[in-house]
Amino acid sequence: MTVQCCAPIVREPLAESDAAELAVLLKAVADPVRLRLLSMIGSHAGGEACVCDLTDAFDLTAPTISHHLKVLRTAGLIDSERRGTWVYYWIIPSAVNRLGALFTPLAEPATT
Amino acid sequence: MTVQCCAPIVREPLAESDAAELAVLLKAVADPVRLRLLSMIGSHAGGEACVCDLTDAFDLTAPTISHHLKVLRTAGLIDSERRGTWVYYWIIPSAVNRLGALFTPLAEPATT
DNA sequence: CTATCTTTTAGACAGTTGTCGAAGTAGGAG
DNA sequence: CTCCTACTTCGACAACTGTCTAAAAGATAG
Repeated sequence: MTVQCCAPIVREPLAESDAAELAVLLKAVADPVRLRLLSMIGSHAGGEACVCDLTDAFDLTAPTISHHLKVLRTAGLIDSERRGTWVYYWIIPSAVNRLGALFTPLAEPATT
Repeated sequence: MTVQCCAPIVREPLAESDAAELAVLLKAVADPVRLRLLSMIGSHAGGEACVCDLTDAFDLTAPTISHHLKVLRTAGLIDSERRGTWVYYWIIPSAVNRLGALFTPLAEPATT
């Protein structure tokens, strides 16, 4: 498991390099459209969604959606594959888990 | 507990309004300097840190650090108080937990 | 009151980002 | 081969962001 790159954010000071790496991931999700895209892809039946399923939910042009998907893909949060006419996208769970690990552990130390 | 504002990101499609609200929070942490600041504050002994403790760790001017702290504070992730000469900052755990709740639940459904 | 130290505000500027329209690429249908 | 549909790339532009310097504001010491 390489999910945990670094200690939870409030456990110990984040190293400069880890912070830089995580910021890339966070910048990718720090946008309402991309958050919704990620959510729509991740929650879609079968674990993957076609671009055609995604575009209609927004008042944005296809190029803009494509741009946002590229940002998410470049960050390593999703991956895609063309199958015939359509392009399908799915989530890369380890990347999402890494973000979760950063922010959740607040609850744990409180019990001690 | 108002920690959980919305279902985990891959559970169901995020509502437009929730996405907008969460993006504000995420934009605030999507910066290497702010990530490190948040981490330094959260992991500091006593649960709070003086600005003077934070500034020296960066190759940045005091106004720049102040700006980043303001961004975090405006987003509701930290709060501050002046005590005599110094200003102290601390983390608002519910805000951080909210981010954790968004991304972690990937692990849970797997056990069922 | 003046001097000094800590932190914030204000203004400026380069660099990045979200969006669009237009054009390009890739499959499938006739 | 030609057309149509699905998606991506390109180039442009307004808006936002991170950083700085200069100056202000708050608190304490002399």
